[in-house]
Amino acid sequence: MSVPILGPAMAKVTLQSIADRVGVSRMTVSNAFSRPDQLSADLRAKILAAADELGYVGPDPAARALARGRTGSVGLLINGSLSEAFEDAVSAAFLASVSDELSARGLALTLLPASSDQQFVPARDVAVDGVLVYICDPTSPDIAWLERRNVPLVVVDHNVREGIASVNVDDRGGARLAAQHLVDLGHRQVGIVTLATEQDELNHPARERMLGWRDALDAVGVEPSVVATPYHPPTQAYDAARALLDRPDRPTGMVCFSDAFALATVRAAESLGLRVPEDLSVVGFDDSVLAAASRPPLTTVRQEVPAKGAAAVAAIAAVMAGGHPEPVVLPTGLVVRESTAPPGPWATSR
Amino acid sequence: MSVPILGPAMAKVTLQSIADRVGVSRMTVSNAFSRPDQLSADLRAKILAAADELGYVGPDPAARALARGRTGSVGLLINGSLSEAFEDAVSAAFLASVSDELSARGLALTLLPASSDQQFVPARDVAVDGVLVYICDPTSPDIAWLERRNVPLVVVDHNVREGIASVNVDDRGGARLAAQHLVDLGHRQVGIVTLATEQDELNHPARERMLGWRDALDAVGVEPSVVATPYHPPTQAYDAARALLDRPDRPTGMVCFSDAFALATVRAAESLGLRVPEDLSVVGFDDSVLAAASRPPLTTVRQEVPAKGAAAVAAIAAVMAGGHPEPVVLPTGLVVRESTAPPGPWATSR
DNA sequence: GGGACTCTCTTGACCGGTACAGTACGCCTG
DNA sequence: CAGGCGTACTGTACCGGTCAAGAGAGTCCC
Repeated sequence: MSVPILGPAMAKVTLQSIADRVGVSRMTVSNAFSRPDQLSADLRAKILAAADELGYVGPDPAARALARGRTGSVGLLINGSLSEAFEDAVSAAFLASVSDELSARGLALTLLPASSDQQFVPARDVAVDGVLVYICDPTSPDIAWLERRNVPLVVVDHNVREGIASVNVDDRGGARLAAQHLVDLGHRQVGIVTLATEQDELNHPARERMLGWRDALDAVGVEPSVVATPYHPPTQAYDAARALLDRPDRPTGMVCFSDAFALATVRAAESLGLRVPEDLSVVGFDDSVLAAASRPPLTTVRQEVPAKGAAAVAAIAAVMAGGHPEPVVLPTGLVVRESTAPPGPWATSR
Repeated sequence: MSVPILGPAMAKVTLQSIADRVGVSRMTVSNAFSRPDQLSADLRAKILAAADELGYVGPDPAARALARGRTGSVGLLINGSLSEAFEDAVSAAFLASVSDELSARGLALTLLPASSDQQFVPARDVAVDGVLVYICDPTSPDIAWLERRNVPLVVVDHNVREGIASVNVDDRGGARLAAQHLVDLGHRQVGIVTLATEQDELNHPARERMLGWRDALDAVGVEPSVVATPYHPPTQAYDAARALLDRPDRPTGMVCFSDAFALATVRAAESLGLRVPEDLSVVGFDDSVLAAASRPPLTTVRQEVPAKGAAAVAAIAAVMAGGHPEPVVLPTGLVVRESTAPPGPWATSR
């Protein structure tokens, strides 16, 4: 590549300038870049040489996006602070998987923050070919914008409505496994540390997991003690778990919304002099990197986050291609490690 | 908002259709959406109502991008797998900070993966208003594309060349503090666990930190034992550190490229029956979340990652506005925790 | 009462490409 | 040698907006 003379007032180089220079039509120059099979190799070489000489880099992406009707980028809508999404191990892994899968398909990833003011609404104002909706309150105005825009949409970890493609994990089944595991071990006093959101019914995973836990507990007539805390700050889960454990009728087993919550619960137990799993069994959710690395290693519910990313990308690609993919529900499974055991002999039985 | 009748073959709604409907010029409709001060409130209301009725969502982002010459999105170029960027605590925190800062300025963030094939080169083919270059080999072809495109550019954690805006951390100064800390404690046998890249001289932080460590060690005539391992897989750092420590003349103090490497070093020491800090002092880098939470809490070099993100966004905004911001170098500082102590009495002195 | 000003809205050009339907020409075929 | 076909390139319309300058009607002020 030659280095073009970049004068400060240099006229912009477009297809037309190159066409003029070479003496062909603008369309032929366009083809030289975008559809090489449409012209002879000789002429193409000549055109590319002239383009290089003039300092032309390639078709302008914005113009191409308008003309072609697609941008080459897929949006990811995230409600709330983006930084939370990056800092949480599970969502970070999901983002990682999505970005890798997209780039394998020649697509970039545009992060669409929730709209803050009325002026600029990313979900309405940023050009993308499709959008993955992740960690979102389904009543979010941004989703409404996307729908009105008629943008291909895939919802992850939620079911906004029949007719919108979705990718989910079998939260309920996984939670059921977690609670059943405690039941099978003999626990009859069970605590739950779950996620609190502004409006609980809006959080799909939280609701589903609660249903799953209760599925197993109801079957044996166990009424759990439940605490719910927000994701941030992390100390809240610790405090909530501690309050639950600092009672004479404390649970002998706990199921938790996430591995992070489970770890907070383990710490809370330790602070009360309780040993895990001898005095308290704890089950997490997600099987994130935390779970295997913690001490003790956590029994947890595994979800395949990279598979979720791949499924989400496959689904959005299908919708962008005009299809209507069936809802995807990925399996979950119990991973038994060392944070669970039968209840100690001292446990009061009902 | 009314629900428009979405026939399958519905003609696309544009400014023109609304203009026809209301009986005004297309430009007036454009102004109704983009420059409300340019028309009377009455007419504007009438136009918006008609638009709503027709199911018009707002100006098409791609067309607007072409006409206005800006897209409302800033790119982030990352060499290598995007998933690494998400999974590493420090870079994830940086991304989080960048995305938050951008969204506060009404900008979306587009992740530009390194080009894999010749067909699609994100750095050349995705429309963005500016690009932050992060974790990149400066010889990357993608950077060359960006430069040829004449896109506003800010390089983070590197210095590509005079004339390109950059945001850096005082890696050398921080590393000097780390090594000086060990020297001050009395250590004279020092090991270094640093990052190995394909071509070492291309990794700016690794090179700068090495210079910093040597600054302090050279001053007292200490020749360190150095091992270098790639970032992935994590076990490599562990193995390398273990090899260094499993020798009679093992170091009494170690400085490490990152907190993750420092933790691997601590684990390696433990596996050899060495206590930290009694038998081995370890200093990390970054002061990531790992550092304070680990056992023992790590002495490390603090860098303000959120400030780095904010500085990067401020810089790219300045460049996009036509400015030429001065290179930014953010300070680093030593954080002394519990992984360092004077060398044990048995330590062989040279 | 007339010139300057303001407020509204319109006009025409332009942003930089791509799609699609031609056209021109050489070559094969029967 | 007419007819058919593939290759190589061109012409025109269009993608859906925004910008900058202009035009017409009130309003203000001396």
